[in-house]
Amino acid sequence: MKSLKRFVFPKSRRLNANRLNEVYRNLYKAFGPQKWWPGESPFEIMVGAILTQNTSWANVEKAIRNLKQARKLSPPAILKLKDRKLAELIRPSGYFNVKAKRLKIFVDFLFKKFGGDIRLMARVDGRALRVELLQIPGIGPETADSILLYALGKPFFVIDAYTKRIFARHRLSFESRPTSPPRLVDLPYSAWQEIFTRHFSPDVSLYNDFHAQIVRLGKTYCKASVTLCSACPLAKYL
DNA sequence: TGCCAGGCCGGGT
DNA sequence: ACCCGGCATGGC
Repeated sequence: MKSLKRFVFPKSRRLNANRLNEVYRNLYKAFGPQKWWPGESPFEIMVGAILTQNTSWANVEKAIRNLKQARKLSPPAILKLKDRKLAELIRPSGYFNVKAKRLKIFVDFLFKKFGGDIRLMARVDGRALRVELLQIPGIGPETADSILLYALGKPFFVIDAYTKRIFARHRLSFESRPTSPPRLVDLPYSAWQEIFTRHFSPDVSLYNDFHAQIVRLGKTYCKASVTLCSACPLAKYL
């Protein structure tokens, strides 16, 4: 998040449980329930989580459509596919060579660990599973948490570019006390995540919809190059 | 036309 | 511990 570094907090507003609840209520009231993740099965969600790395969802949809049409959207099918062929199918999602490898490595993990059975994977303790996911090349914190939350229903809050940008632009920070000179806010993933977990008890439904609302807001009102304030449900915080 | 999108990795300081 | 270039398509 290079762009974030331009946003310095002169005086940040302390985020607490009340403020976070307030933000969520504003988003929910504006957009209604988001019904995430947009995918029909846990495995499709996992694939989507990898394919959407730094990529617009519209492009990922094309790639997933290709996989479905080729009857390749399953762990065994991807396991058998050549990297070359898989890359071809997911071409629209961008970085297709990298992502083809990542998908294969992830599916290898599924078979080695769970015989390719997602239901077995879902039984594992979330924290232990997160550690294992993060050891897989190509799975970083956001992808891991997306898989845990949206595919497996485990309470891990997902932080993404929109989350950082939206909260930074609205000067909703979580510095414990103001610093002088003001700090840059490109804090590590874990620090951003901590704020949500510190103020909310683990709640899969809330974590699910809150992150979805953030993305919804980001796509409409908080793109990297432009912030639209008219009709933005969080405009009052600016 | 150029910038951006629901990151992550590896090499360099 | 940070910082950066690379990875690549499709939409506006």
